[in-house]
Amino acid sequence: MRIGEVATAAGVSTRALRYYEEQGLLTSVRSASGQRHYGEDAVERVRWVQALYAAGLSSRAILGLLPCVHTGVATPEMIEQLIAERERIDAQVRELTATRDRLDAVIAAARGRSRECSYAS
Amino acid sequence: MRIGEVATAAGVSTRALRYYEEQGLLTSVRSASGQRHYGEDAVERVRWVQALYAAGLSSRAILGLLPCVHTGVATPEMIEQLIAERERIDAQVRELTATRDRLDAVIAAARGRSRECSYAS
DNA sequence: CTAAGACTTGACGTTGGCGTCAAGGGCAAG
DNA sequence: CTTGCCCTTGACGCCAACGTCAAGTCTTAG
Repeated sequence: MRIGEVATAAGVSTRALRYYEEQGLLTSVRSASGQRHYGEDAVERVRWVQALYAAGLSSRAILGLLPCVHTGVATPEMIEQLIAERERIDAQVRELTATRDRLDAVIAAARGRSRECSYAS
Repeated sequence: MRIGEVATAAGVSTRALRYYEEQGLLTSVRSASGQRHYGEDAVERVRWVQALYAAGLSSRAILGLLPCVHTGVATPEMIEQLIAERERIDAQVRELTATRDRLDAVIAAARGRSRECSYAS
């Protein structure tokens, strides 16, 4: 697969893929003319990168985690790191859930008010 | 309350509070010498701002939502906006939860591998 | 009174994950 | 051959939420 194909399949820009390679998150084999070629697993890898970015991890953090995510092989420190990031994400989920629930309360209250208004008028 | 007190109580920097004021998210009363003074509700307001920032909203979006969050009064369009943001946050929660679960699977797999290793040695 | 801390405005610096030209090279179809 | 699309490197732009001086003012405890 060439870069455009991977980009389309993963739903990102080619610029992003080159950036990932620059950060060491993605590797490619070059043809004689210098064009990048990727294996099938590249798409899944990119999806992992996107998911971890969305979870607030930096390139460096992802760089440390991707090998064991992809190969399943991990040193004890890598497992520690995995668990730490998992905990951060879990904390984030709890925070966002709480915020969502508070928003729900606000929405309910606002609706109540607007109903009062329509009764009053 | 003066700015430092609010900052400490809300767990943010004074710089952040001045920035919020600049963005219209927070108001203060000035003393004769120009110093800012805040009411008690400022702390809660700042906490709302922090929560909404953490949920990925921009200053502009927060600016549009804070009035009805704080006063409980909302036009139908504001309620629409509240619901839209609530949905975005909910989607985010679902994504992060999925990522967390995938990470759990990776951790479990890696632990299995390391147990195999310790058995082998 | 005075020293130390808290406050003011102003303005530039930072960071990351790309977007976006710019200027050129490669390759299958007609 | 050439047209048109995909690819390359390089480099600057961007945006938001502050951090971080700088240089001066206010306030308050002793």
